Amino acid sequence: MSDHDQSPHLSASSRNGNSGDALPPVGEHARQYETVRNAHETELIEDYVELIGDLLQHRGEARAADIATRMGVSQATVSKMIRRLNELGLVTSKPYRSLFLTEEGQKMAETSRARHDIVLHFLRALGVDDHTARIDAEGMEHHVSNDTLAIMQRFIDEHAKP
Amino acid sequence: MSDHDQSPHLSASSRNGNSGDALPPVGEHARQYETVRNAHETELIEDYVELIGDLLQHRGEARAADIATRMGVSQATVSKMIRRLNELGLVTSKPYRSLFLTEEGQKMAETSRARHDIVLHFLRALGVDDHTARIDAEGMEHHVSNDTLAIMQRFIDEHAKP
DNA sequence: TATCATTGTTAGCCATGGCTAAACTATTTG
DNA sequence: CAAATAGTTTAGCCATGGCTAACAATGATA
Ligand SMILES: [Mn+2]
Ligand SMILES: [Mn+2]
Ligand SMILES: [Mn+2]
Ligand SMILES: [Mn+2]
Repeated sequence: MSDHDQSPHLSASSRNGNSGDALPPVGEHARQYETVRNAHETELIEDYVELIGDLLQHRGEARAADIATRMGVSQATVSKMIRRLNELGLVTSKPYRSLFLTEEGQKMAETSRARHDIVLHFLRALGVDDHTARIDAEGMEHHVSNDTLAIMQRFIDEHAKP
Repeated sequence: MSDHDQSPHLSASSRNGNSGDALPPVGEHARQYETVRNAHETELIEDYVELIGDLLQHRGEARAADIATRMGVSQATVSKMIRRLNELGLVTSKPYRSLFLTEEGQKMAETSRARHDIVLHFLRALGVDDHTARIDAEGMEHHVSNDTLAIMQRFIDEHAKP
């Protein structure tokens, strides 16, 4: 609970009585929450697959132990998760050997990584410092629609390194 | 699974070999994931409390049935959740009566709502259409640090309604 | 007032994502 | 080669957040 907590950063549009934002129609509102619930279902999977892809690319291999330290969870947790990724057809794994991504796994890794990068670069372009941007991007990435991604990308291109 | 899925929106900085983004140091990386896990623990609570606050403000009362339809979950799910909110000291509830927020609940509702508003208004100011902005904000809000929030607020103020 | 529709609760089920402890396999090293 | 160390898996526990089905209370209305 270090950072992401309460903030009295409200000003202008947020402070002024807030009359501008009524409740959305029920159906729409429900669909918003549903979208978030759906994202939560795939989030972790995506992070694992993305991380495995990154480890393969940068380190040449992806071992369970590395994943455990990188993710900050126990080896048991990783082991269980790998079984699941296997069942989902995203990785192949021989015991005591490096993991590899299937075709499908590679596609997911690429997609997730591209998305992650856009969000990260966008935050930096916005003026967020690198450390914070990395933290925020790791969580935000799973909740950014393609429309918004495209707009973020445009923003990056416009505010490119001067 | 309507929207938030694969996107080949990659361009510029995302496409070009990606050599610019090596793996972060292990400890830092682990702390990123940890922050996300922490956010997930409080997310739902925040959304409930925020919604209850909104219902109280806009409708005068917050009944379990309304929450269930608004959130798109079963009444049983809501009932269980209300018990939890009660145990956490965030709401008071007499059976078959409207819910109310405790002091602490009200604080959380205000904070969450302020944050939610900033993210929503930021997305709109960025150029995201209202419908998409609402969906994205509902998920993103829980993963935006105070630093980033402040920057978003500044962006809103600068790009205010002309 | 008696009935019925709405609202709320409870019980019991399931999947997910954590954990620790214990067992087992591989690799390194004395 | 034997022993120690490192890596992996399995078993069993727990909390969370969904669900359905059955039941209970409230409040409208016939
Ligand atoms: Mn990611
Ligand atoms: Mn992530
Ligand atoms: Mn919210
Ligand atoms: Mn939310």
